[in-house]
Amino acid sequence: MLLSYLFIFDHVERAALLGPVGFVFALLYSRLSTRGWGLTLENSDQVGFFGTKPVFGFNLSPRLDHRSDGLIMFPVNSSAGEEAAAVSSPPGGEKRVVLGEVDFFAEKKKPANGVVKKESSHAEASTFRDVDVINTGLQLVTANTGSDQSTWMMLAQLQVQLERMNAENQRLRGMLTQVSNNYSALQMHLVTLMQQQQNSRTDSTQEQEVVDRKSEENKPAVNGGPIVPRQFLDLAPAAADEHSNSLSEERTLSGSPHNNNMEPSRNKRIGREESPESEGWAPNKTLKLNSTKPVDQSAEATTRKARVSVRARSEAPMISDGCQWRKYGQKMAKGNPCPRAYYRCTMAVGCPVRKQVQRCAEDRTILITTYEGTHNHPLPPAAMAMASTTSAAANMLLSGSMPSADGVMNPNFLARTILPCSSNMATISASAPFPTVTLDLTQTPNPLQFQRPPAQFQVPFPVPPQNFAPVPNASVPQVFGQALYNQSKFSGLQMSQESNDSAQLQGQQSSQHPQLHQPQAHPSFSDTLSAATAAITADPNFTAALAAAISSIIGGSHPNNTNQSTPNNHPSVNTSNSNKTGSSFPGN
DNA sequence: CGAATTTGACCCGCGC
DNA sequence: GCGCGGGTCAAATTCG
Repeated sequence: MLLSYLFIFDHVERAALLGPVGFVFALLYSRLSTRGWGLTLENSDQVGFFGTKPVFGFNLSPRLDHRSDGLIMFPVNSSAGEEAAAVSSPPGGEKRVVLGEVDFFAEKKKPANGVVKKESSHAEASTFRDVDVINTGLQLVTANTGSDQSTWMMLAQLQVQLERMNAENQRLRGMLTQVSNNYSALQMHLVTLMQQQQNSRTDSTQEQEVVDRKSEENKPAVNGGPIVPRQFLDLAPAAADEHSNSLSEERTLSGSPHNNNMEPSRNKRIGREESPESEGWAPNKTLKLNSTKPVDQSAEATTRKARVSVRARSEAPMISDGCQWRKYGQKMAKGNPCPRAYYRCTMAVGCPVRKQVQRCAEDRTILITTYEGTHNHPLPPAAMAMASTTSAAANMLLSGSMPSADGVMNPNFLARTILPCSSNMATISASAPFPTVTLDLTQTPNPLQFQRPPAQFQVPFPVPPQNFAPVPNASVPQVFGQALYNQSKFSGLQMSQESNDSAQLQGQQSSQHPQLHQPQAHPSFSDTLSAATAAITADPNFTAALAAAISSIIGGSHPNNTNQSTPNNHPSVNTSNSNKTGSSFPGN
């Protein structure tokens, strides 16, 4: 018991040095103090770091603190946020969590430096608590050395909590290990691909000006594409699918004279003249049509035509992923009353990337977006995350199939790689015409998985945006790994990088989530965070909340980012799809 | 008026 | 060979 106390006290003392976890401990004391040391079961759950709610705050980001004693210090803050909010705002409001999270780190770290400063109107109470936290902890050690029965009960409960925390720490450590392993695997894979690319470059440098299509097809499918476009693919260097998938397409992009090489395939389209658009990419059939090559190669080309499908709940006609798309077709797919819309990336002439958008027949709130190809142009930060994620997913699908003798990769491996903590959210469709990775944002993750997405929203907070953005100085592996890790990171990226649009964002958020509107010290992040976190806390189905957050963030911060085909870029919480997309909107 | 969308036609692969 | 379904094209239409 005494050891436990010392342990706790140690944490309280180290709170200032060890960061959020320490503050959580301190907060535990704060709660104990304010509630007269009575610990009910409910309180325990709230105080506990890893209950269903508090785990929102847990962060698996690189901000993990590795302690010398082996414990992993997660920057937990949600319970703390709850606590802080409970103090400063009336109970029952959903916003309490949001503000709590915001204010907690902003304020709790200050006492760590010995300075307690408050800037809000309700600062006084919180300030008092900040001080009280420490004092309470001190009193705990000194005043409870007696044999008071209630104290012993409390001690027992505390110990139970500590044990629970330890167990959770172990679990989280395991998760971290898994993430690290996945990251290492990805890094190795990236290195391998880069080496292959380099080799192919050296092989084909001489011939790059004149691309012989046949020789191209005879090369391994992972051979390198044009160098220049590849440079723009920074986040998708390992997108092996595009090496094969849009190989010819990319090559045409690097030089129009190459177009002739793929025309034979197009010539099969009798009576069709080459359109300007066709310069950028050839139909899917191109690879198959040139199948004078051996069967195995043809099969390989087909096999390598990976797609990444993203399922997300959204009432918006199309998920805003930061790219510009032009609709070029719409078809009624069999078995689905909702039409399937075909889009082509228009951010650069000849970008081979296409996507299909279709509503799920079973659940029309689910929007299925299938991506194919790799962008051959620089991507805005908003598009970077999604592009990298899909590319990485496709790459993992393809690379995962490579070492396998039977050509069948382990779905679990992929799932765990893409979503290290949620193996049930990434699936592979083996029956599809093309290998397809499905990133399912519609499934309700298990309680543990609940931890991650909100952590995404917290990431940008304590970290200056310029540091958070993975672009500037981040190495490719880092970005790559992070893209995989952050399956839905685009929302977080948005928050960190689109702060310039905070005003507009704030307006939108407040109008969409009026209940969230509170005075905040950090409008841009806070609003975004508020919307996201409140959505999460308000909606038991996290994925719906995630979709709302994504729509809110991306759509709101990209007024000019047009998915012109879908003018309704409003957040998904906006239930009005009454614009003209009603007729074209897949599913309407 | 230019750009984006719509929509019917066309092409292709595949199964029967 | 024929029909079906998926995918794409491009003229017509709509929109800003």
